[in-house]
Amino acid sequence: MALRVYDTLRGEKREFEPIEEGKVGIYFCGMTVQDKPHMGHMLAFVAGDMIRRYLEYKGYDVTYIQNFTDIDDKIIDKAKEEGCDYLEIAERNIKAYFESANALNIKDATIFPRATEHIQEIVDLIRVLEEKGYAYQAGRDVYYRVRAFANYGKLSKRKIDDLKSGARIEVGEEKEDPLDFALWKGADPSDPGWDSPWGRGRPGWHIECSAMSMKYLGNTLDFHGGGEDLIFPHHENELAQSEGATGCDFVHFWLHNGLLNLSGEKMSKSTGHFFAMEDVLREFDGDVVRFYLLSTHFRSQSEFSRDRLEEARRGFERLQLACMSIEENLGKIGSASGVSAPAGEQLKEAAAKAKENFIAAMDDDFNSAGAIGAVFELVRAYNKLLDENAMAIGEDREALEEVKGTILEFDSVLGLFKMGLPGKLEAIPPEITALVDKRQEARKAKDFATADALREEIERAGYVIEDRPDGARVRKK
RNA sequence: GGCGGCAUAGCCAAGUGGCUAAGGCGACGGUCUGCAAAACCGUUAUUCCCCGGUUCGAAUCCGGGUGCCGCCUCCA
Repeated sequence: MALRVYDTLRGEKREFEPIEEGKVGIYFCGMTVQDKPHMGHMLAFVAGDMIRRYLEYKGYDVTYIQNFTDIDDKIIDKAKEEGCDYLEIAERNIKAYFESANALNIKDATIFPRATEHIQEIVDLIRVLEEKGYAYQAGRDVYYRVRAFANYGKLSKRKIDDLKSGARIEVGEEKEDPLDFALWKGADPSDPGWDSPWGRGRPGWHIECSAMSMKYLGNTLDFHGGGEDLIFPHHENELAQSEGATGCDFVHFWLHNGLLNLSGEKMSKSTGHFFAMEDVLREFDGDVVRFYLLSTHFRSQSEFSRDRLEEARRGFERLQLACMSIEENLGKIGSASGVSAPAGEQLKEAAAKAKENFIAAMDDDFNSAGAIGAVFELVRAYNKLLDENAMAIGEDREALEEVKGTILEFDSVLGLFKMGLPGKLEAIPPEITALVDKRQEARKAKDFATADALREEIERAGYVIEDRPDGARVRKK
């Protein structure tokens, strides 16, 4: 089966062909670290991570680049407000990014380049643009001459003349044309800056991504991703810079994730909405959040709310319980090899079918939502066969290993189980175990009133009891 | 105003020309259980916003309408 991917530039899906056999280069726009990450940021990075993992699953050697833009107006303003160095602001937010990324089981990029560590590459790129007539110095700044680039607007499907109304010239700017954007901004002596052929200054937004992506991935990238909101102006400008400088196609496939809305309202920190990643992670486990984010196609816009996460938590629990059941059965078999029964064969068939559906979904523009559907189909098949043939399934090592292996394979792409397949029950505190034991005694004595009262107490403490033929089992709710 | 997207069950959400319209959450009925929980079975879209058209055949393609949303130089 061939992987088909939608490309924002061409506006259609087409078969993916790597530029270089067996290898894939992805540049995913990271954060401008002026603030801590929120759910919207993490949706983008989880999507990028899932895409990267699937390409690796397909056997490609993937180079995944995700930048940090660690210098911009807002960062400088914040530093002034707090009376600290701009890098302190950047470092703090980069740290917060990694905390969230870690909770969401996002694999580290191959390289995390930072704008301020690539000033030389940025300057070199601007000089090339200058030589080719795409850039000009005006006062202390250097601008990109938008009208010089014939294809300007091709990514965002904008006509250059329609843009005029939105364009503006800030006080102190000496642009030739309001559409032109800054490649280099002259800096006051008190602001952070670097020496350059145009005087002391700092890079404009956009240029760092062109410089860093091409440094690490070459003139043409297989994939370039980011939020839909970056299409214009950020990616349009990157494209103009890169293609202007090299004359090559910049990107084969532009990937843009849909934006996450907050119950119809604009996200906002000031209104205290539940949106900052650290707030979300205080209430929900990272794996649940990841499951939620992957259960909608990454290109869809969607409304985010606490209810959606609650729903995801229950759905994810179904998956976890099935995994635990598989592990439990495998554990019981021990080293003895089980006998394969017809039910076991059916289970193996279900695993194969689920794998087929999983790959078909992922091959269709990285449809993780469809792929998760395939995972649940396997869960149901397993539960059903186990329900009907507990003995046969519970002792069929080969079939169980097959299901487990299939789920682990799925998870190499979905990344839901950071610690491996959920198997062991969480440690139960002794005070809870004591209550469970008391309840068992009451049940033995047929004192169900006491037993039920104890169960309620245990549930209030956040634990669920499942009475099984071989005894009571407790798990954390 | 310009550009783009979406409209599938109570809710979330796959499916973009042809098997019974995935899957999850919820609800109801049943099996199991002392009762629960978990799990399983059944019911919950004879139909995919509306109206036309193309086609042997459309949720899927085309035209029109309605509604919602996003972007338009802070933005993942």
